[in-house]
Amino acid sequence: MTVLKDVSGGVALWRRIVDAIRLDIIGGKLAEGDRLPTEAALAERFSANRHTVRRALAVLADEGVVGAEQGRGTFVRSARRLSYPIGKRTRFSEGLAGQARMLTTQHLGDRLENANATVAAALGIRAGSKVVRLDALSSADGKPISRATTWLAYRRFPDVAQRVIGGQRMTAVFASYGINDYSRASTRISARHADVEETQLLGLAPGAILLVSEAVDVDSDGVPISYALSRFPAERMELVV
Amino acid sequence: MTVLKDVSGGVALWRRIVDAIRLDIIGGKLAEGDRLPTEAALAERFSANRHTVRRALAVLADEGVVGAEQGRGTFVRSARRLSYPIGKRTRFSEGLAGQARMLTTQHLGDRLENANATVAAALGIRAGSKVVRLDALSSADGKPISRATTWLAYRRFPDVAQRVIGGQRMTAVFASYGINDYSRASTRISARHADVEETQLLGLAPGAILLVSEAVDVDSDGVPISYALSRFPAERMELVV
DNA sequence: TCGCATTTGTGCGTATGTATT
DNA sequence: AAATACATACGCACAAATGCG
Repeated sequence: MTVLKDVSGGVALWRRIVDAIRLDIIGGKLAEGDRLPTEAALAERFSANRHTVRRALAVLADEGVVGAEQGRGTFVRSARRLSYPIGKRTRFSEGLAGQARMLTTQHLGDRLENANATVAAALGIRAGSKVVRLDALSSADGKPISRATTWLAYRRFPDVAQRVIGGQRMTAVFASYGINDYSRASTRISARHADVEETQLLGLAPGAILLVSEAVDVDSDGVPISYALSRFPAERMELVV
Repeated sequence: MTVLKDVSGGVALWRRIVDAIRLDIIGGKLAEGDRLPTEAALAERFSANRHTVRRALAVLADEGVVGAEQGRGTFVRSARRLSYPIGKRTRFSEGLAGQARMLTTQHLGDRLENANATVAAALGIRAGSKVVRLDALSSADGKPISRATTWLAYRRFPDVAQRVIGGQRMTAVFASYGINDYSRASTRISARHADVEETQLLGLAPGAILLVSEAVDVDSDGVPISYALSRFPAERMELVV
């Protein structure tokens, strides 16, 4: 069992306890329905006061991860994380089908931009070229699971925004441009803390961790067609290669 | 440019500023050698006091990411992150070769365990079966980049610990058991905060983020041979599929 | 060499948040 | 519930180093 020492490094003890308990849950040490150790025991384990443990449990209870019952104890409510598959032929909605009852993608906005160095390199175009930027938020059963920004070359996909707003999936949008097949050329995965905007949009607690994936899709000739920067809440999603 | 609001969610403002600036650097907004905005400008941008910004910069300076020069400004010292490739034929040392001058792997310990549910499922054996557990720490140019725990079935690899201590790479160890080829069956990627032990071993600041990879390697017959749980500091590594 | 603006370095007082007892 | 200790964050002021005309 993990024990936290009194190394305060800018992260409050109650938050480190939140993270530690969440880790026990998603790591399988505590299964759905299990009873957590008593507050006194947790206080002992984390060398913290019971007040501090209670504050941590309150946060988890607020998220619906655990629930306290007077006189009985605190129980694990939901331990599930969604698995997002990554591979040559990754399709967002297909990959998650079966893991959630309802999958929705909300269009947040679109605009014309000049490609910065990163986007230009990914799409194989000149820096400063016109690109269409699409912003979207995806949810599974009402819970946000991904905040994605996608860039496409304006030259090849001038009115992609209209077609996306029409409610079509990217697969269908690409098909409408005559691209009947495409595949994943590369995926870079990193992790960082969520910023304020992401925290709000994804419905996370401040300090939450995001899995960040930068993906380049190419058409059947190997020409890059899109560069997508997706941010997944690490507490709700994992990526499977 | 990102702006942080005064939402203290258990994570100190100076630490959120550390993350934000580090993100600007590894995200390419600030290149090696660039001068950062003045402390006053950063304070304005983050709606923070200059002292608070200075504390954040002190952390980054301590890590060698930036360096301050009195009267001149604060400059980006090193912006490099290592890329760890993941694929069918992933080999740890090969993948990182060329990105660092010196790669070392230190054996931290080994012991006989009874497989828990996760390990047993990954290796395709019965829960409770004997497994050998190996713990290792890898560094690139003196900086720790990975903390890995590997489990192997005792039945098939009874004295694997001795062979590993002998300083051999896993590829060579497998070869000594007659396995001349193996490949990656699956990789699960998640992210979380480092615990205290990981923080110390990897030389991180408290609250640092880890990329966690769970990988199963199989022999040429598709039989699982090892289950590895690797933890990479997100600030120094990214994974590339 | 001088003066001056800019930028980092340092000190101190105060208010609030965190954690324990 | 209250008292205590410590970390966090702010505000103001001034010192020290740099670069420029």
